[in-house]
Amino acid sequence: MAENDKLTEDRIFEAATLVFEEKGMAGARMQNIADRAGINKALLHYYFRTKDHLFDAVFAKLAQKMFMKFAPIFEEDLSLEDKIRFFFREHITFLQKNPKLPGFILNEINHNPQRIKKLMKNIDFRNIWLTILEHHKDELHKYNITEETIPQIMTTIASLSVFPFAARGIFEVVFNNIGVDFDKYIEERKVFAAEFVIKAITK
Amino acid sequence: MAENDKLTEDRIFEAATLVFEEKGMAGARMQNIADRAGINKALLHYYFRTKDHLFDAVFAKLAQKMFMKFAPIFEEDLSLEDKIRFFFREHITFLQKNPKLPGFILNEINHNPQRIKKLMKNIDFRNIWLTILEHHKDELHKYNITEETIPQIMTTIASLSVFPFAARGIFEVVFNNIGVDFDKYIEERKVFAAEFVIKAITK
DNA sequence: ATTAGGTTAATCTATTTAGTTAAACCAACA
DNA sequence: TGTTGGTTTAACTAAATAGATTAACCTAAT
Repeated sequence: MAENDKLTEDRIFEAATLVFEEKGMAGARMQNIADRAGINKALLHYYFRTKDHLFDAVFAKLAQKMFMKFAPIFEEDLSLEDKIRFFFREHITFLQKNPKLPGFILNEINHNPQRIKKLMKNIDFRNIWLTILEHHKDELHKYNITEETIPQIMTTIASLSVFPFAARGIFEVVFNNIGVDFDKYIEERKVFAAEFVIKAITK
Repeated sequence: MAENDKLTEDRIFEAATLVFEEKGMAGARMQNIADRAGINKALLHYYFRTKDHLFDAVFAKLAQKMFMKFAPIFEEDLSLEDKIRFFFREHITFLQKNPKLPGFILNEINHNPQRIKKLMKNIDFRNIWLTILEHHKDELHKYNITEETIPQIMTTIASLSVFPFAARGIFEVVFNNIGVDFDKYIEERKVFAAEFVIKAITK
């Protein structure tokens, strides 16, 4: 039954996602994944032969999910400022729904750097930001942006969006101490980060 | 021999630091730590009874090392702008010497949140930033800073300094693609991040 | 010279874990 | 009705690993 197949495979996949996100590759247990999927270990290995197979599948999907969220910004037909606003709004909203993604991906990349190299080998980043430059060349003179600062600005934008989720465990301890709610902080960050960046790059 | 003792214990500690930073608690092996320390497993357990003991010791020390680097900024007698410059210069320089620290700490906190809660239970963050506010109250009207935006600004500063190291594995793939050198990028970031933040908070 | 304590070597135990196997079960279906 | 294939059960293997043990070794202090 192809449909039944898909159901079980998906349930395994979802269970594996939860466990891997929570414990990481090294800390995850196949038995734990089987339990969460409501099946037994034998069936788990029937669908995904090895732990590595399963992990690779989960990691590839989640990494794509994460990085694909950076893509739409290159397609939208907006002013540079609105693109920045658009990005923070969309990306942080996405991370609100997938709060464990950043920590998981960073962790696994730090423990196994070539996994990400394989996944990103295809992408031509040089071409991507040449496209952006071209697309916004008319308005660029309005901003404090040079070719040299572009990597700084791009990574700054990524940092502001992703880091609070990766460091959530620390932030929450501090916030708890000074009476700040993490969820509210995140909600406010969508606008704060955008305006912060725009202010910083405006001449 | 108390001195000899210290030597061996330190060698174990350094080896454990390397292995834990690289593999994480779950992925680390006692045999590996013993090998790197140039001793055998028996002696390893002679000094630190269990893996947990050893890990707790290493984690506590590294976490303190990390967070203590945030402290001096509250003591220096500088203008707010110079404090921001001072912080990025000092903190990023520190991370250049300990590049794996952020990834390690974030990873372990995400896998075991209450470890950090125990460690930071003592610190009174509310009092700390009340002190800052008091200390700079005369110049604060020059900036776009309200009580409400302080958490946003503080976490922004932390993000800009720490995230590039936590996400180094990803950054390097992208940089490699567009001909940017990570070390040079980091060196430039000390000044870029400071001026970026100052520009953003200036009215 | 004797002793105490750091150190090694080698072996052993107990546990956890990934992965396998084989027989039986059961629902759909042709 | 009989076959197919997803599924379970339960037992198993093989390897990895944390930790303990014991006897012997070596060196510095008493």
